[in-house]
Amino acid sequence: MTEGKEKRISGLLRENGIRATKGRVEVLELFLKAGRPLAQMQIMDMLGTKLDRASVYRILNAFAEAGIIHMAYVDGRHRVYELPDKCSGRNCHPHFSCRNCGMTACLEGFKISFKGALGKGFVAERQKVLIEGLCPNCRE
Amino acid sequence: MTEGKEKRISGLLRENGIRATKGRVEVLELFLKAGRPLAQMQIMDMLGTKLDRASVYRILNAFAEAGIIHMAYVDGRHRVYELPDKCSGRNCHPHFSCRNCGMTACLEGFKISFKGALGKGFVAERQKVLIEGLCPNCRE
DNA sequence: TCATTTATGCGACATTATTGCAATAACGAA
DNA sequence: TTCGTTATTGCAATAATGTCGCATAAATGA
Repeated sequence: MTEGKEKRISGLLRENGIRATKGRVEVLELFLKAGRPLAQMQIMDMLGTKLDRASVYRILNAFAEAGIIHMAYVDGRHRVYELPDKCSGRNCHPHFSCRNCGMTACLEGFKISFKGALGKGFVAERQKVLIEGLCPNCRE
Repeated sequence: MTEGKEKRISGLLRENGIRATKGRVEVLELFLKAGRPLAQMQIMDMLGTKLDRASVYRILNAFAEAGIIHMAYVDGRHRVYELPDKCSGRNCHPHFSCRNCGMTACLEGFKISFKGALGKGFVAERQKVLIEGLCPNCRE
C-alpha cells in the first residue's frame, strides 16, 4: 500500500470518528479494493495472521457502528458486510451469491418497492434481498 | 393430537420418502399448526424435553432434504424454516421479521421479479427477501 | 514527548450446529 | 404378529462462529 493511500484511508476513519489503527486501515483497504461484500472469514484469509480473529470481529463491529460498512446479508452462518455507498438508509440494493463457489456481488440498477407488501400496523424499516444461483464461472 | 391427524401426518412423511417417527410427526404437526416460519429454538420451546436438540436439527435437515420444508431465511443466527406450500421452486415469497419481538410472518400477494437484475452469464435459482421492521404490537 | 484514551492479542467462554456411537424404534417380509 | 434389517434417536463430544475480560501496546491530543 502506498503512503498516500494509507493516509487517505486513515483520514476516512478519523472523519468517521474512530481511530486509524494499522488493522483498521488494512481492513478498510480490503473493502475498498474488493468492491464487493466481504465476510470475516474472507478477511482473515486475505490478511493471514496479521490480525487476531477477535480483532477482525471488533473492527467489523466498529465499522458498522460508525457507518463505514453495514451488514449486507447473512450467508449460511456468515455475516457479510459491505461499503454502504450503493445503499440509502432504508433501501439496500440486492445481492447475488453463487451457491457453488460462494462468490458474492452487488446488484445495481435493480430497485424493489415493498409498498403494499405489509398488513395494517406493520412498519418496514429495511429490506434484505438475496438472489442465489450460479455465477458465470460455475455455470459449467 | 387426534389419531386421525397423526395418521395423516405420518402418511405425508412416508410419501416424501422418510420414516414417520414420533418426533418427526410432532415437528411436522407444529409446522402445519403454526402456519408461519419456525426456527429450531421455537420448536424446542414448544416441544419441551420431548426431543433432543440434535434430533430437532436432524429432523429439520431431513425435512429440508425431503422437500417437506425449506429454509425461509436467516434471522440473526437462527435459520428459519417453513412449509413450501406458498412458494414455487424459484420464486419464494418475502418474509417479515419484527426487530423488537422477533415475530415472523409470510408476506403473500407480493411478487418480485428479478428479471434483468443479473449480469450476463449469471443464473438465478432462488431469491430470499426479508423485510425488517416493527409489528403492530411493537409499534411505538 | 508524555499522559490519556482506545485498540489489540490472548485465552476463556457462549451459542448454534454437527458428528460418532450405542440403544431404540420403524418398517417390510415371512 | 413376530422377526430381522435399516433408519433414527439420545447422549456426549466436537466444530464453527462470535463475544468478553484483562493486560499490553498503540494512537491521539496537549
